[in-house]
Amino acid sequence: MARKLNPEQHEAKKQKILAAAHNCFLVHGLQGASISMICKEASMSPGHLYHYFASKDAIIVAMTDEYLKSLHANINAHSESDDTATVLVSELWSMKSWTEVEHCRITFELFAEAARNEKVREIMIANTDKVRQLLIATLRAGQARGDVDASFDPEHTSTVLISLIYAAPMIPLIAPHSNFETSRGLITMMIRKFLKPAA
Amino acid sequence: MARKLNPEQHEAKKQKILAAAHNCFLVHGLQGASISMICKEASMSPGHLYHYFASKDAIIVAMTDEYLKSLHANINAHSESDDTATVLVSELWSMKSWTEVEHCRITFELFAEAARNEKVREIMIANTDKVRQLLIATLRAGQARGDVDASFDPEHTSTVLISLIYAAPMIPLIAPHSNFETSRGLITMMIRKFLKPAA
Amino acid sequence: MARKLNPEQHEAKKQKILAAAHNCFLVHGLQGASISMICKEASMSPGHLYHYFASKDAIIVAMTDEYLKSLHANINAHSESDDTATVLVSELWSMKSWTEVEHCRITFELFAEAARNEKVREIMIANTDKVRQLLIATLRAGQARGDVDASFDPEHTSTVLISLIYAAPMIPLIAPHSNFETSRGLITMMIRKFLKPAA
Amino acid sequence: MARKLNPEQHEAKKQKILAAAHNCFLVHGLQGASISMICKEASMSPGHLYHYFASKDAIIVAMTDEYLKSLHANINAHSESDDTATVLVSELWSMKSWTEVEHCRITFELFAEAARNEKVREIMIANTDKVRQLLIATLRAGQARGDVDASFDPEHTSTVLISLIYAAPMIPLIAPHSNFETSRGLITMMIRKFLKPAA
DNA sequence: TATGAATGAGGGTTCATTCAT
DNA sequence: GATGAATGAACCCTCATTCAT
Repeated sequence: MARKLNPEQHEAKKQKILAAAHNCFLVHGLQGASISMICKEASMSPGHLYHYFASKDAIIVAMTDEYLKSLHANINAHSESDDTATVLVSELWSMKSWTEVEHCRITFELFAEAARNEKVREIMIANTDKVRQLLIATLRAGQARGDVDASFDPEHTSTVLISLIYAAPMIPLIAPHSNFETSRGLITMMIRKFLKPAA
Repeated sequence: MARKLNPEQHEAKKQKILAAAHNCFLVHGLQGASISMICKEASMSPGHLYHYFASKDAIIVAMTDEYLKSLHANINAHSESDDTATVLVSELWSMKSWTEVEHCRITFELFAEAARNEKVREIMIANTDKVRQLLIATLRAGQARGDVDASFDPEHTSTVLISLIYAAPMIPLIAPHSNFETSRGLITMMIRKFLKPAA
Repeated sequence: MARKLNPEQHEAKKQKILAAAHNCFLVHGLQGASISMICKEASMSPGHLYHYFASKDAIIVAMTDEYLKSLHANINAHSESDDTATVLVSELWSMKSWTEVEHCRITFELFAEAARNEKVREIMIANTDKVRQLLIATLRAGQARGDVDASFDPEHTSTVLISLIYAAPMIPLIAPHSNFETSRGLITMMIRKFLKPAA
Repeated sequence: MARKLNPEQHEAKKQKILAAAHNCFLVHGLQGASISMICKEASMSPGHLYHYFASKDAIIVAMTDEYLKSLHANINAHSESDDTATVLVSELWSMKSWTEVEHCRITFELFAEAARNEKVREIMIANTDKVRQLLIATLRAGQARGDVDASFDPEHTSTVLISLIYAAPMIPLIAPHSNFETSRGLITMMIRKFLKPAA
């Protein structure tokens, strides 16, 4: 009697829920957004939603993974031989204004949640790790080429650089009149000057 | 005889509540921490707590202001003639380990909240502004002395530098095995190399 | 297969809540009756009750409308050609004792609430208006027939007469030993003598 | 050590509280008005208020008595030889508009409360009784003079007439555009025609 | 007299989740 | 697969009242 379920359609529904969840979480916070909110946003009944995710926490976890994957897609598209700074700020250079940066504010929710939710933390670590491995490779290549200060430990350097990128969405919140392009230029220049070998 | 109002004791109670709130918010999040939780932490009944603060939101707002003031105390203790990098990382250098950085994670909650709560945003802006004004002054002094790249706009540069500092507590969350001192050293060096006039 | 929405069952639940609410409000007052009380009376959890009504206020408003409709059913069953006094006291003559009048005491709650709650006031006005229109018609017909004093303004007369009917449940409260039938007879006679054209 | 308390000042404070309570109850209802509200209105701390009244219920009871005494003062000022209708509507004729009737709306609260609070009911009965005794005397005198229908039982007639007066504040609530003077004239005429002996 | 600190039960309401259909 | 009825614990907040000063 049990009908064979269509895996593609199943996956599509899950994506719809995760997209709705991202929107709601962005506006109301991870704890402020309710399941019924997400249901409305996804045009779905709560009973049905629980068919796809076992709990709200499972939605948060899945959404975190999904979001970080998409966020890092720009970076991961690069190769090890590319310049570290270019790789790192590639996401930033794909945007045109602070408005486009706004959806990244969900990372504040995620860092706050990561501090107390082990699963979320693990997902952040795992996703960051992929980026870190790429950056470490570009740093090593840069050091080999003499473009990057040879005294830097690639492990630590890559981590600090990543935190710098995650910090960018803070700028319009602490200084609402900051110019987007100027700020982006400064961040990029900061990274470049930092990496350059001492004269 | 009517009992005299004791403003000191009143203020002490408010501080006690704010400290309890900070702890709870840090562990459970701004929305995850409940009033009854804060009451237990502050050894106080809910009715009494509302004698001091009109709402949970008022507690969040007051706690934000209080926390940022204390966080920036190290920075604001400096004078305009001090070196920008030294001023900026002074808070970081007053700590000894990632464990001591942990209470700063509340800033993730605050940035998330600032994105949707106007009062919190205004308080973050106002508190950051004080720091920014000092940094701008140190940058200008540095430029006058020739220590700081003259092409930098002090307004934007100070903002980007502050965001960099706020990002530090992310490091142990995305790379749990990072060494505290190494990371701190890298951040400090990054700022110094960035500010130095091009050769 | 998705379960069909059953509007009848939904409506039945709402009626059950309104009936429970009327009982509770009658005994404890509009503000004295709590949602949890009404839930117990209606054998329903609070979460579920809020599935049917958005707020306690919405329950009060719906209950007011429901109650006034049922209260005026007797009156509205009459036709324009009927005698005004007969129409007006028809509700009263359907009862047998002060005990049966007791459920009308909810009108005291409603008048008190109407004085400060615009929605309740509007509902009372709207429901009274239906009765008033009928009474106005019977008065005009009576004046045409010469049964009713031609000098009376039907608008004002009908309103004063309605207030008189609403006042009846006060009688056992201010004079607990009043005889029900005697009082009812006096009210009816008062109306008849009042309406009769001057000799 | 105990200072002799000044009974006049003590009574003045109680009156101040009762006046504040009347205002609050009128606006927010007996249960909707809080002690702290009344304290603010009376410029008094809760601890002090409880020095004068043992409980909120005691305030309600005392306020009921106070209010009804003042409300009936007009009526009780008359003598037994006065015309019943004139006595009854004397309060109404001391007012100029519906606005002045508004403070009488507290009677709706009181009737609602009387239905469930024995003390309040007793006070309403006792206060009404005084008025009733006077009306009964005027009715008997009228019957003796031949001005009043001899078939009426003065006990019941007086009670019904009093309920009619209490009903007047309902009029602007159920028909907001009613003219005050016209309504008052109709009420007065209704009573006169009712009492007059049949031709 | 007079204050305002302090309580804790209970107010209306929302929530994540389960279940019958 | 899909619905919305149903739960009850927990949410923020207010209340009448008491107590130390």
